Amino acid sequence: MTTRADVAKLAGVSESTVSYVLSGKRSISEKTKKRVLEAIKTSGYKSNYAAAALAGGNSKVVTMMISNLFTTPSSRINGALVEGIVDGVSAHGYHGVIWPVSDNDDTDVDSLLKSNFSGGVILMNVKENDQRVQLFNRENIPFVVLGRTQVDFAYNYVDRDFREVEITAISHLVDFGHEHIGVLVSNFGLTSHLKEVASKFKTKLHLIDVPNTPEGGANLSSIIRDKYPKVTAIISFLDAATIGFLEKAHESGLRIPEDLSIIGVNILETQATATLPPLTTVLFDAYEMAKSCGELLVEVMENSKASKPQGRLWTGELKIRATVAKVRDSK
Amino acid sequence: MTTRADVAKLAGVSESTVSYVLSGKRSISEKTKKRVLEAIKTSGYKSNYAAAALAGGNSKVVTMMISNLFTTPSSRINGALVEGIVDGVSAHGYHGVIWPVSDNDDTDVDSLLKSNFSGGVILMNVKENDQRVQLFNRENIPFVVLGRTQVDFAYNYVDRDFREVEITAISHLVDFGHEHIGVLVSNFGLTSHLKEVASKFKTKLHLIDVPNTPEGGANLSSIIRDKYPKVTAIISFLDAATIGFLEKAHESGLRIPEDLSIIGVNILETQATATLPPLTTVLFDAYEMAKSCGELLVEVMENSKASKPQGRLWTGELKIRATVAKVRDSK
DNA sequence: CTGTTAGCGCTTTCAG
DNA sequence: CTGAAAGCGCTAACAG
Repeated sequence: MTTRADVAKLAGVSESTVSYVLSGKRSISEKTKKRVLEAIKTSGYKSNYAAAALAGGNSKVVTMMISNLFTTPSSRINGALVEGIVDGVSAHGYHGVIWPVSDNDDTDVDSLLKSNFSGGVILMNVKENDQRVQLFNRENIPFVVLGRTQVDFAYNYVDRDFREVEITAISHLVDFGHEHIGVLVSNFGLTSHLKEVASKFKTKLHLIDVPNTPEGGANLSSIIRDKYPKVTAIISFLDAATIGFLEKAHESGLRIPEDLSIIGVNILETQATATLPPLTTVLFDAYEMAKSCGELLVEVMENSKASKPQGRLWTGELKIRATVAKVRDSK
Repeated sequence: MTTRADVAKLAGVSESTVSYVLSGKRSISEKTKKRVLEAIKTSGYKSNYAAAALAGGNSKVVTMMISNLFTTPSSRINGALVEGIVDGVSAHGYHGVIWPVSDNDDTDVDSLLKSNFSGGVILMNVKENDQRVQLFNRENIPFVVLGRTQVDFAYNYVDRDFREVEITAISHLVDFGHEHIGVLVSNFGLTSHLKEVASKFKTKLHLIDVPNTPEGGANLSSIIRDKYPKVTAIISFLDAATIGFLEKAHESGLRIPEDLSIIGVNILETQATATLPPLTTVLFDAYEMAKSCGELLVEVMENSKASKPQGRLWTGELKIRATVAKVRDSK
């Protein structure tokens, strides 16, 4: 194994110079830098992660804990989130890895804690009263939650600003005369503000609970017909179900958006433009949001002392694709 | 931060004794062991992963690289595999993490290599001519491939013994008089031996290519009716598609197994017993297979020298659930 | 702009 | 059965 010392000898500089070339933490003349870089290449030197972590007193590894990674049909959104986090932290020299957790067992979390392996954690898909939140907090491990469970979440988090997002979507629908709007969700944890928003716009909101799967969406039009006949527009928080719904819509003779308008508020743009018709959305840039989440975690890790918990909320602008239709006069 | 030294002082022993209590690498009197363990608990000591890795000269982290983790509908099988690997390696004191790879970018693989972070790698969902295989081999990084791409794979691997599995399935079907058997696959990389098996049993095999999704399976019965009218039995390598198929089967008036017999050969038992009717399978214990894969990697890591590449093949016995029907006499 | 050096916390050999 | 001590390869403070 080649070490920093070998490289130093080869380049004819001191060991610390090699380190500083690699870290960029002090200025180096172009000449020596070039020589060092060359020596690194010819020697095939690879830095030793463990030594760096030990000497630096910090673990530059960020672990992502994703609940239900394999038990729910994985949405593309998870992919965008992971990619964003990885990019967000690796820009600061950190590595992002996924720490596998089985759903019915806490030993995974334990072993993470006990190993002192990870310098920080990002919790994804947290449920209400998720024990891990308390645990990491108590153990004083830097962590950020991506997607909070309560509006007044008291720890570091990054999430969409659901309230703003809904106002954007609803105000657009209200402008077009919709009075009964269905809201597609798969759990009701974060819907506390909906009433307030609804009354502000003098609209009736109907919470519709379907699983976020293509099949869940495929059943939707009959559910609406049977149970929510007054609904003329949908705001959807579900990506897979929305796509499944749109695919089946014309089969069941439902025209989008003439018969039913739909706005996706939690769907990637690549997904929204791939549907037929393309979906009107409130922009959801999961990648950027996750990247910011990664950066927040790095900040937290680097000022591990003090600094109050902060929340970062992400909204997005309206992207009109299929025109949202006015409610028919016949109504 | 409490260190081993603190614990040693508290317990009134030397630092090395603490280490040996933890590692179990030499015998310790019950008395001191108890005292040390107690001191560990009261001091809240947590071992420092980086220091251990540096001093020990090895990284006890195993990274799993799973292609398309988020772009294919995640099958439960991946979950079982990951769980198996984690358990397999953690029994030997290793940590298993998932290293996220974006499908269109090699920088992830690079950064893994350059960081010297991982002591060993498990490659999953490898494609034919996967570049990573060559790369890890050249860089001399211990790795095992879970699911090979060729029958004569020249590196360490763990996989199902497809040939044996198929013989089990086919011989059962042949016993019941089936002469045209459809084989459900989503890629044709490993089908080279099928011809041989088919001729051995004087059976005609029809490769049927459907995506491994519930929707893919839902379309299957019409595909068979239209394109493969002679087929009276199916051997399926696809889990999600098979489940989708069975769900739709009776809707389309197809009786299982009377009209079409089906044997799942790549489906978890929990999935197979949840279908209606329960699926006849050739047992596929993904968890145990993956566990063995993790153990193989640990072996490779610990004798990093020499030792020729080895392959471990897993077969399974027939589990008859729905009786496989005899071909109708009318044929 | 560059070199020297003291550790980081642990593993493991050597010596009892 | 237990202790002492030499590093593992790197970071970062200190000294030019």
